[in-house]
Amino acid sequence: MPEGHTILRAARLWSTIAGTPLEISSPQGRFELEAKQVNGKELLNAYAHGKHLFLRFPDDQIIHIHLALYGKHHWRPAPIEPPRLTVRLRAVHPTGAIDLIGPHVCELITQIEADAIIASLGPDPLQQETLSKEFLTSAAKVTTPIGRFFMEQSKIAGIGNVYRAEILFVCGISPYTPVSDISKSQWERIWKVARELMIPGVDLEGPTETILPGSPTPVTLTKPLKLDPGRTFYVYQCTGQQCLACGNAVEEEQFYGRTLYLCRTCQTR
DNA sequence: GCCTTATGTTCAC
DNA sequence: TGAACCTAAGGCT
Repeated sequence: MPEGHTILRAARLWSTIAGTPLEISSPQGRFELEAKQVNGKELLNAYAHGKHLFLRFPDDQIIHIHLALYGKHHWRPAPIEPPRLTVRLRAVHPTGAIDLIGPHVCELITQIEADAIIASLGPDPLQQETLSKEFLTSAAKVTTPIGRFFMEQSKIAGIGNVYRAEILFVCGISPYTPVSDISKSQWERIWKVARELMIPGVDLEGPTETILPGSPTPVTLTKPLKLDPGRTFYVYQCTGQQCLACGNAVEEEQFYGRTLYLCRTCQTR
């Protein structure tokens, strides 16, 4: 589940139990030391940047969480049941508990360290309305394919394999296009589309979807979209299905170790 | 029930 | 480039 939208949703979940002392433990044991350090303290605030989540406690203690591929949060309303074996961190509040499952990172850090992590990340489309001049200037010198660039968190923070596929499709851009070939107006469109696709994702309750009421229209679309009711993505995991803009088959391929989904007709350089 | 797969990242070779 | 990390769901038997 976890691209930037999922992490921002998690930050909002944690925010709902801020301001009250929390009973924090590590039932599975892996993060026992970290849990002990903040047990009984109140969460001051929770915030995200890209796929990184930060929980701020008093005394310059910040829990830094990265979910990677398997990590999840679960809200367990009161009365809470005993945690499952895989719960690595549980925070109990009078109204319920947050269970953290299988995160790649759950570590105690300082504010300075948290700031350094954020400084190492690129802009987050969920939190920044427009790209800076500095970003565009430096992007103009990068020859990396855009499909690769999108996955580098130090370049853009929060986009993963789902949103990469969907954004590039909606913008009609081939993943192989060198970043330096992307014009300023194309970047503006990319950023706008990224926000239009990702912001609604923050509030989804079920699995990620990108085809929602108000979703952006693919640039290559010539006729109205004919929507198959079960279709929740434009191209992500739609291999063999019809491209919603041109009708040709969506394809998949391996690209730097990840599966890329695209319509070769609509996504040109 | 067993096997594969996944919206991610780091590290070893 | 591939393995390891580590979890749950879905597809297959």
